[in-house]
Amino acid sequence: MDREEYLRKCSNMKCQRVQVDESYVPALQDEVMEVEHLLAEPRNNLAFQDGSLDSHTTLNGKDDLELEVLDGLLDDVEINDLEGADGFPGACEEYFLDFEFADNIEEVLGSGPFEGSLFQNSSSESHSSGLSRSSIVGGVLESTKVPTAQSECKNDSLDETVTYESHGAFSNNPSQPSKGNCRYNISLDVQHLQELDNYRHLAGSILTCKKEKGSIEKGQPSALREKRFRKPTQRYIEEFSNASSKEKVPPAGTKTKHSSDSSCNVLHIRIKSLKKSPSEKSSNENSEVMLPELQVRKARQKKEKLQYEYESFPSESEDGCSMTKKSRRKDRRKHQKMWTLPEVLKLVEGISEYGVGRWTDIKKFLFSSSSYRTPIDLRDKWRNLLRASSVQKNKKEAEQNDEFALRPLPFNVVHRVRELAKIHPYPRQRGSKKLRFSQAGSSVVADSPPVSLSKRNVRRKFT
DNA sequence: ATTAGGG
DNA sequence: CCCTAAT
Repeated sequence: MDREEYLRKCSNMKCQRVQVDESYVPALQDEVMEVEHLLAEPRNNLAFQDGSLDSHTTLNGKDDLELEVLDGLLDDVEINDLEGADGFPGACEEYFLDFEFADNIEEVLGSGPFEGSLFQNSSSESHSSGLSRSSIVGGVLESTKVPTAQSECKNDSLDETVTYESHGAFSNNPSQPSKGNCRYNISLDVQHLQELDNYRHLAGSILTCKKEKGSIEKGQPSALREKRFRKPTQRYIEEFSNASSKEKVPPAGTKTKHSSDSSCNVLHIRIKSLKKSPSEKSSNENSEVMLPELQVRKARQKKEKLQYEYESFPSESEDGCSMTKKSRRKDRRKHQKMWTLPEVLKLVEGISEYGVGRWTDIKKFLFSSSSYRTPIDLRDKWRNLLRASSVQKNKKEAEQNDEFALRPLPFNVVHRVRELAKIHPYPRQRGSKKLRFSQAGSSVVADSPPVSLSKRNVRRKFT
């Protein structure tokens, strides 16, 4: 009975693996290309980066252009760092993943071969020996679906670049039923990229376990069914996926109930560093960049307008650099790019040309060069502009002064904005709705309540 | 996939 | 900037 089942499952496994291998090839090519690209000019890049970085740190706040260029470079590196790790001999230690938790697993698996524990990992898990092995097993199981063949440990040509050592964690795999220690030697060659990838997947799977027990506040999509009620939050996913690897983390073990141990934490950190360490400097860099801006932002949101003036001096440059788009999105939040005056001008112009609401078009035509600034950003900016302009109008009426010096927005710009605002009142001109409720009798002035009616119709196409 | 709207 | 709902 058991035997039959077991055999059947084994055969299934085989099938899966074959399939997997097939589908894996094309996926790999991508990576290969990346790696190749990186191998093509590894030192060069690094050297440059190092040098410029250092010099930059001394210069500190210098100017935006430089920052951005550097940023782009860094991003580039960040993207590839995992594959291109060969350039960092010193980082070897970081790449050493020791699965400290594995001891437990070894025990469990040791006593009962996978027919017991691997396939029915729900049985004795209630004991949760420090670490719920079920989660790990689940993870591994999952990863078999993915381009994975953990049995790769017979890997022969050993470049001693990196060695993964695992005690049993990897061994609970059909083709490698024997537990015990298994040493994986991985060179970061293209040839061996596959292995690396495997580990990344594994890492991912295991990582999920950490998260599940570790940070309850945020969830993991895969674990939704279990005890996740709140959605993971885009941001978290993004961040996490960045930290661990480019790929999405394969769905975690579905059986995972609850695990509480610290070894997973360790693993998490390690893996994180695996991703980050090569570009360590970049993080420094980033923090440097983002701090001031955030501070400013937090200090005074109204000051946002003021920023135009600051930025508009050195500005005009950020349009030109297209740099790395790949990972742009991820850290967009980090250093929020303040809108520069030229940008605003462009935006206004674009709006007047393509109309309000055609954010995608505007982005495509006028902001195609700036990788940040999503259409949504444009819209938001426009919204803000409208608000700003209207506020200014009020201000003018009321006091017409510079009191808080928050009028960095050139008049002509304001003018244009207002003009456009007449045609397309974007965010319901403050008032109408709210006024109805609050009946604000104070200073709030409904700029043009009637205009908002024609809102949707106006959207003119071309001028 | 894009947009509107709210936070 | 981020997220969600609606389209």
